[in-house]
Amino acid sequence: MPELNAPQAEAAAHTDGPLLVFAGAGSGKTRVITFRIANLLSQHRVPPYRILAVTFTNKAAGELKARLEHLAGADVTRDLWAGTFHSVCARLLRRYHEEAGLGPRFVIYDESDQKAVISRLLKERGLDDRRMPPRWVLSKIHAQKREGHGPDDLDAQTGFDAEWLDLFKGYQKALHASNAVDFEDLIVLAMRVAEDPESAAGRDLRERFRYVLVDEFQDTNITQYRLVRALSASSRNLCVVGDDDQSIYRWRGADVRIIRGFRRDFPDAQVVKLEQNYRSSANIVKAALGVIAPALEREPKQLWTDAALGEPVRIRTVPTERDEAAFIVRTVRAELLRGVDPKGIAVFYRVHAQSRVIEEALRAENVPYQIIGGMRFFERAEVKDLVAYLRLIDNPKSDADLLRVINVPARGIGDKTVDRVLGAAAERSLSAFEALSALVREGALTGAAKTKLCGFVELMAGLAGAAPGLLPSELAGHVLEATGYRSRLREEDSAESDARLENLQELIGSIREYEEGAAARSEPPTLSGWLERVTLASAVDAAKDVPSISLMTVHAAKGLEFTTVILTGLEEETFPYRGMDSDGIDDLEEERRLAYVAVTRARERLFITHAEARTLFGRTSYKLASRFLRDLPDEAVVREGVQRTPYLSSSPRDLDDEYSPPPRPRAPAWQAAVDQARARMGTARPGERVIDREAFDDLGDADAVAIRPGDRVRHKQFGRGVVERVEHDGSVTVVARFPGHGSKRLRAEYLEPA
DNA sequence: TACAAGCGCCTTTTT
DNA sequence: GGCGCTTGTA
Repeated sequence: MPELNAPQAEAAAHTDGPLLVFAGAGSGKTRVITFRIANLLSQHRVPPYRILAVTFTNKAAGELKARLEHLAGADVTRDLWAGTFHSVCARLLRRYHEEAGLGPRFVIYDESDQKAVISRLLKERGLDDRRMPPRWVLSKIHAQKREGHGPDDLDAQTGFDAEWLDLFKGYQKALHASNAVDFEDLIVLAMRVAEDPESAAGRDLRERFRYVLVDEFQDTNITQYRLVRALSASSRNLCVVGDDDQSIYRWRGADVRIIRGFRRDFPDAQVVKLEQNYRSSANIVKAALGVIAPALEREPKQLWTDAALGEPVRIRTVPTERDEAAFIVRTVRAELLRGVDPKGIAVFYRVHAQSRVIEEALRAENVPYQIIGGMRFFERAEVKDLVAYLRLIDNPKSDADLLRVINVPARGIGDKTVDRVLGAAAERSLSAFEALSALVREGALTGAAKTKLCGFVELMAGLAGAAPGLLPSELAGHVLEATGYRSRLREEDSAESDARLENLQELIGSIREYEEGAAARSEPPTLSGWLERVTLASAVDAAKDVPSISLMTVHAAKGLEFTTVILTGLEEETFPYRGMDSDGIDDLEEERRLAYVAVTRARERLFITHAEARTLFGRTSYKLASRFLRDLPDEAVVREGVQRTPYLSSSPRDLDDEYSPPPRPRAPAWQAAVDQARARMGTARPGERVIDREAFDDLGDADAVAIRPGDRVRHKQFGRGVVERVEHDGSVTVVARFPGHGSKRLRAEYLEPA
């Protein structure tokens, strides 16, 4: 490992009292943290279990440990506390669950579980979920919880909607009854225990760590800050590292003012600034400085480099997002050709929705890629079903999980029966499963409902009985057998059911991976342990170590670096993004910092694209260049123009269309294109795809020749497929096979040629 | 009960 | 443009 420079060494070696490190982008922050911990361990003989390092992703924690292993040895780093706020809190709460009012095997509800809880509450109260959208209710709840407020604190205050407040109360009650917590609870509950002046647990927590380090401190929220202050209360050895220019999580409660105000809270804090960038070429650093310079409020600091100029930043203007995708493919190809490791190449976008077109282009050209984030795997129905069974075995009180699986696979327990169970649960203040068991025990049921529910209770009892003797992965397999889930899918025997079985197999594989990892750490593998890891995994944590380029949002790119970065969609409204309610200056400031983060990820080459027209969320609009492009200094960039007239690309035929329009005249033609596009959109009925439908109808009129076995088609839901059979009986019915969905009988008008 | 179609919804960023 | 819920049908 290379030597540290003077400020880095100072930050690493400083041991006693509060320490604030302003770490500019690419200034070797990770090295500083690593050295600091190594120093504490070896020079100051601090036991590893008395050091807490809060990182931004679990992957970062893993890498930190891996590096320390080289410096200090494996047995030392094993006991180090390193992880994200959420995973550290989960771990602490497993120990102090009683003080936090939780059972030992509490589960963590993710966003969809939370939404299900709210939806149920709305239904119970007879509230309209359009007037009270669960998303909105939840975001308000979370905002309050991040400030450290519970529903009871808000009671006295006016200004809170009574219905919402009642939902907040109901939500907390429901989570508690389910022995479940959400992401905010993890922080807040740990914070409350740690701040409690009376309890032994509180004292214990405040004494537990002699050194606390927090990375990416600019993205800390109030409760997280209170937590680390409490945890370092007795030692006062709190070291925070961050960069206010890279604060990009305001929307999730992070408050830049915390890092900016740290010196006020800790007047004796030592402050170190790391300002030399070791990561990027001088041109990239210049570009980054150009982007961040107009920011209104900054901690004074000057990022500099003595690296060579390197290649200029290339700004490419393209007509549409498809041309952008084509440019990305060409650029990636060229980079690979010049020998860049695919792992060193990344494509960034502001919102996930931009990835689809890029993916299609890469796939068509056989360029291997992986998408970071999106988390699609764990959102699949069959995966969620199995996870729900496992969570229910682990924690039978979890109503959200019970409701998910009580009739999956279908076992004749209908909505009415479920409502009765829920009613009984509400009446007796029990969880749904407890109420269900009670009803069965008391013989309060009759007829079909009785046998079905008894069967379900017995099934779950059997699974719970088997659980202790099995590894989590074995239990998962057993669940699939005992519930009939697997045999049901086998019987179905379609391409779709095969795909589901494969997904379930992959899930079991992921549990095995966890078990192996646990064995390597000589920990016992537990169901709770795996479930927790799955729920708290970050987008980056899920990245595979494979030779492929990476696609991700700029948020996901935080803390990473790449040889070559292609930053896309630099248009007003796209980046800076403008949502429905964002118009405040604070939002714009955060977008600017986000752009700064994006630019500073690149080591050697940075390409920036800007499309003149973009179709996003099914809507085409014409775009002005992003204001951030204007802020890039001319001497560090080259701007490359557009060759083609923008056109409205709404037909798949455009993909292989060799159409090349005449060179672009100036304003009038541009205006004509805009008008034409608007007129076209204006006359189309909602959801109607003018060009495709006409093309297909024409074929339909020609009848028999229109569509034949072997033709490639596209269906709204099933995607691309191949026609197997065509039936003409008044209307045209097509049997087509869709990879992942099997053979489907569909009416021809719902297919498009592909 | 299962499947297909229709409809309305949303569309930032994430632990 | 896609998803999930609801509706309609066999």
